[in-house]
Amino acid sequence: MLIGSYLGNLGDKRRVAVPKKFLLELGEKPILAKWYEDCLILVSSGFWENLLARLTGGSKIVSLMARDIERFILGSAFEVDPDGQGRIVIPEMLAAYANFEKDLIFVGLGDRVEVWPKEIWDKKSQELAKVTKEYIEELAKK
Amino acid sequence: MLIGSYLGNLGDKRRVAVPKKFLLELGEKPILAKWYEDCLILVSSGFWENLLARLTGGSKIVSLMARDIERFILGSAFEVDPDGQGRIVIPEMLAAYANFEKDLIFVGLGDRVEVWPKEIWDKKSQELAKVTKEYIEELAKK
DNA sequence: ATATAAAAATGGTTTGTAGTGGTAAAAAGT
DNA sequence: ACTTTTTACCACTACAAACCATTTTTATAT
Repeated sequence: MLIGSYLGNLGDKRRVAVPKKFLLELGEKPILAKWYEDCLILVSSGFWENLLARLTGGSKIVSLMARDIERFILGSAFEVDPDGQGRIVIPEMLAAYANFEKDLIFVGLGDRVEVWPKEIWDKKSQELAKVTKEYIEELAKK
Repeated sequence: MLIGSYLGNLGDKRRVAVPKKFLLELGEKPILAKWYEDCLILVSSGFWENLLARLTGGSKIVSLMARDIERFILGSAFEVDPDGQGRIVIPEMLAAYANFEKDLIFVGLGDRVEVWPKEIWDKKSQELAKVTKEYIEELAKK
């Protein structure tokens, strides 16, 4: 199970070490792709196939929507290949999409790993904490 | 599997290098044709008939629409022949149809490759994130 | 607590190859 | 037959991926 969050930093050549904890579960040829809120996801090839099967399953190419979904998902997906030290190279296109600078964070979410720029993740998790706190306080009143 | 996107640029004689990642899978004599949304499509010769079958959805001669689709796609198909360096020449009619200038992008979509002018693709891919969001979030849950 | 060993992160160098430009030969058209 | 366009081939460049070597951390045992 992919859980926990770990820091990572992008070196000179958009190269970053995948946390060892994740590396094993992601298998030999993980897939790195665009995801929502401008982050990236990193999944095992198995999970990827599964996602694709459902994606292309019933849909035909005849509708614009079906074509656009395939364009978004498949067009942004890259097979990455960790080197001997467990590092991967982030394709330029994806690094630009997700605004990667230097400090990244890998967030395990069960079946997938999200990759965020650290500053953006920090802001987001603060918001999450705040929203969650308010919610709990609401609950406590009752 | 044909995934990811890669840049390419049209040289002096409408000549462009097909990304190496795609070249192998496309085989010896790929087919280049007009496609939806004013882009071009590049597929292996083996997959070509398969593609047409999916397009017309089996109802071949029956509907006017199916016939028109065949006329549009089939009527524009060219067999291209990558040179020793993996470059193909874009026929003038297709280059004009898809508004090719200099910067292109090859988008891998599993079994086929779409070719777009880069500027147009950039605009489109920004829209794609919004349009496909809800749909894919549903898929990801299961 | 300290030392040693093992594992992991980091940095750099080299080699292979993808991409580009150009030239010569062949084909097509005038 | 001559010009023009197309195709095939050759040579160079530059980037990127694989490899190697060093430093830093973690764990274990004395």
